Amino acid sequence: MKVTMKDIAKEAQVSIATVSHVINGTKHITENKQKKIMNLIQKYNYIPNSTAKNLRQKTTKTAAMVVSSLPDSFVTEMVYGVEERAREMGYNLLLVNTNEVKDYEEETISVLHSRMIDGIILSPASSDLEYLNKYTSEDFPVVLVNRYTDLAKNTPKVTGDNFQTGYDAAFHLLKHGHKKIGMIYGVSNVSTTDERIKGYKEALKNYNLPFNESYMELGHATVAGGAAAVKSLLTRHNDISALFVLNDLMTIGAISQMKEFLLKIPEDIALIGFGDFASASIVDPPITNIVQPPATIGKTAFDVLLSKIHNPNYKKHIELPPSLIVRKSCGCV
Amino acid sequence: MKVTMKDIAKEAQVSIATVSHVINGTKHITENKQKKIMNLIQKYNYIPNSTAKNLRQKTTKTAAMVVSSLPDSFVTEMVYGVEERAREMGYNLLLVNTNEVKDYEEETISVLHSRMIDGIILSPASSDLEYLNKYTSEDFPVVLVNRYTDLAKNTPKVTGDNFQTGYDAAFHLLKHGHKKIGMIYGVSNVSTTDERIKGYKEALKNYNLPFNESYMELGHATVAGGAAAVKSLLTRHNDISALFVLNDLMTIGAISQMKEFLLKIPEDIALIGFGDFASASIVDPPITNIVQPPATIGKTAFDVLLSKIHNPNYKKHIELPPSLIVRKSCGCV
DNA sequence: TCCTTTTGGTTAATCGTTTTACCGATTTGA
DNA sequence: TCAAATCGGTAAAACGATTAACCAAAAGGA
Repeated sequence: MKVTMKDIAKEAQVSIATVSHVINGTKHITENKQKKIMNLIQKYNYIPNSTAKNLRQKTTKTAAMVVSSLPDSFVTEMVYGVEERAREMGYNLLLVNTNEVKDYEEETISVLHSRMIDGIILSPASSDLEYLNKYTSEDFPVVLVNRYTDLAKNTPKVTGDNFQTGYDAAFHLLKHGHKKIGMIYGVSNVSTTDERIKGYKEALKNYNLPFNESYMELGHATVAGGAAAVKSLLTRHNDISALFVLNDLMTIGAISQMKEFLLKIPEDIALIGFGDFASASIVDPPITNIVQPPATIGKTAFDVLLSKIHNPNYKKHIELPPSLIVRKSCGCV
Repeated sequence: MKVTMKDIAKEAQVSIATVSHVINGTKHITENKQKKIMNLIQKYNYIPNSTAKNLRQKTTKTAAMVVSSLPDSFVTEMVYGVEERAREMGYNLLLVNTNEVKDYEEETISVLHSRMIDGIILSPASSDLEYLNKYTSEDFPVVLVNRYTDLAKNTPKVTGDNFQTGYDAAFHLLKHGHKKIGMIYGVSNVSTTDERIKGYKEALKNYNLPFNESYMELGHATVAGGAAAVKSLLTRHNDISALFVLNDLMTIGAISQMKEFLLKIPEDIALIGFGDFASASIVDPPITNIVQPPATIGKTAFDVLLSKIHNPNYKKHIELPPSLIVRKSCGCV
């Protein structure tokens, strides 16, 4: 039988209000009673029922992280960052994975809202986020990470700087003389991809090279998808000398497909991947990656959520800079 | 201003009990009023406040997963499995990472308990789990995954079959003529490691070979830790012909350290790793791994939690079999 | 017709806290 | 000395649902 505040109060011969006050320090209570109550709390290992507390206080000290693809290592690292900061700040974290299905995402937000969650960090499945306004307009805090859209008004965002990411990767390849640079990506019509393509275009422009749509290849964001994309892209353009792959799993697939084609990396085709996985350095060849800091994105996102909770008008877009980790696969070391 | 059941009731000119009944189908209500209420619910997009509901019903449809190391890919995959099944069953999932610190684990369980969580899936930091009995003895459902101990009575467990894992890996190497087999592990005094060592010993016994403690090496469960462990182990025993590494990050470190030593895998030293990561197949050389199915462990764990919730006496230890994925690093293909 | 069920619905207790308003007793101030 | 302020403490109203108990009216049975 769970012990409640009432039980403590009865045994200490005080009112439950008094017990509440000593627990929360909301009123001064004589040392005598205070001691007695404290002892009983110890004795019974009593902890106030937080559901009741939440109901009364209309706050749960709980946030949720809603992601569109949990197995993705980039996402995993973000979750890691969010959880860490949440814990530090005394929040609990609900995790839900929408598996890239938008309807489920929408439903999820709705049930989380009804749970009196304090706020949500959302890594959305699509760019189709008008539905969020219904919540944000009543000051329910939502912050977007990774992907975003301007359709969601009044929503802070924290992302990697994707324009810079695309620019830096392309620039690095261009600088080393490549002129035909293929690009493989796993999702279309999301800000991450779009911005990176913009950056890529901008780099081309600075080198006075034309942009050619057909050097872009969309595939599934999986190992097999990466392989298939390379196959399709290279049969269309056998003159490609460098490749930028926007997803780590696809990078792995790309490499194995190229091995199958007996193409040498970087001699025949230079490669830059995105993200990072522990083994990037011992793969053959070690992969040059442009990386965004997912854990930092996660932590920052939680901080931003807190800001948003305390100030409903808070609304910034924080973009964290990428960095290029040069290894063998791009052919310049 | 959030709309409540009271608001709906007032506008429909019925009592709140009636509204509750139509929502939950707990009593037959005339079609007329039913329609009216439904419409209002639609109109206001009303969802019952679950905190209030939880308080009354003493159940939250929420489970928690408490892990000791979130960045670990094995753990990540388990979380993935748990989340998926939880979602399918209409549960929300709280995630907390204890970073291998036991005191925090204990505190965490305590606060989760006070949140009226329906149950916990725990991947513990240590084997020191007596403290759990305080909860399980009052029928608070806890299931252990991955690591376990018999100290926690009345607690179901779901794990990989670690004895078999150790046995199979060792047996495979022995079968191919290896006699001096080193073993590198990242955590000591946990069931996973202990059982695997037992399996390894048993395999040795079946080959009439002696067990030598000094072929075991404990290191940090990181890439750098794997490298350091190899260094230490090989300077102690330069006659080792095969290595079994119990952790995927350490495997990566081991490989790069061996490369530095100019040792060829598998010619100079055969290698079997544990777990699996997407790139295991394109690493140079591709790694032979003995794998346990983390996502399946996660899903199973949630099913077991449900069983435990519905039947407080439920108490099984489910062990899922490992499988050996043979690639180049063990020298037999 | 009269008694018993059934039906549709409401009242009010309950879940376990927090918090406002209040109260008598003591202390302070002038 | 008397009014005002402070102090330690409590009663009771929330918070927003669920649900047991109850009730009048309608329906059913003999």
